[in-house]
Amino acid sequence: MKALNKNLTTLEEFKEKNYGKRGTKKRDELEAGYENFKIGILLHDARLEKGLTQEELAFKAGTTKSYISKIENNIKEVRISTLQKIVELGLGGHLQLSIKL
Amino acid sequence: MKALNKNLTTLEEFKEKNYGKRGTKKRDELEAGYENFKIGILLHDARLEKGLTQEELAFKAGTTKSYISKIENNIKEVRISTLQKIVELGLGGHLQLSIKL
DNA sequence: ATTGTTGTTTCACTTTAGGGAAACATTTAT
DNA sequence: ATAAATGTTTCCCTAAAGTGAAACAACAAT
Repeated sequence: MKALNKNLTTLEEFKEKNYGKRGTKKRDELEAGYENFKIGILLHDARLEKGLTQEELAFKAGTTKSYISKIENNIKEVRISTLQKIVELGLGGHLQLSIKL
Repeated sequence: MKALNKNLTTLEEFKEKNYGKRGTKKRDELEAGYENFKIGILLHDARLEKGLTQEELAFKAGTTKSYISKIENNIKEVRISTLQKIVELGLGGHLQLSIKL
């Protein structure tokens, strides 16, 4: 019982359809391309710092918890604009990037 | 006449097939997703700072000048690992990214 | 004014991110 | 113990990145 940690009225509705029926097996394959930055950990830490669950973050960023999970576990490569969207909309923060020569 | 600015023996060979025959018209369409970071400018400036042409950068990074051009002009969204690869292999630098909460 | 250099755009094809729904696994309350 | 809550993994589809070759534009050099 009890709602989620925070103030989630709309989330409830959002959630009540996230359990159903099907599937299991191997693993996507993955690789996470090149030198696989630790983007997953970066996002994971930031999320915890804000005290959010994957589902809450997904809701705010307009995506799903399964997708967030994939990013945090480096199963999916992520586009810069996508990560930026998640950080801004979902965490209320902003992504900083620079090239060091 | 004259070679490129720098020391490009192999590049010459690489280049000598970059002009041929065909095509023209509109523009990809673009949009560059969300809040379109100024990744293009970031890369553009870094490239000039290293005194490289798009072709030289492309060669080092293992891609083509047309692709570099698209990134610099924000015509294509770029994946984090891709930008990272270009920065590291092509510019000998490294991409830094962080989340500010 | 012709050629070489650099950069932009188009066409076109392949791979993968983006995205969701559901099943499953695990941890946490009660 | 068992039922929520939270996270992971699978399946699967579509849109867009990734990629190259070629044509084109613009400027610089001779």
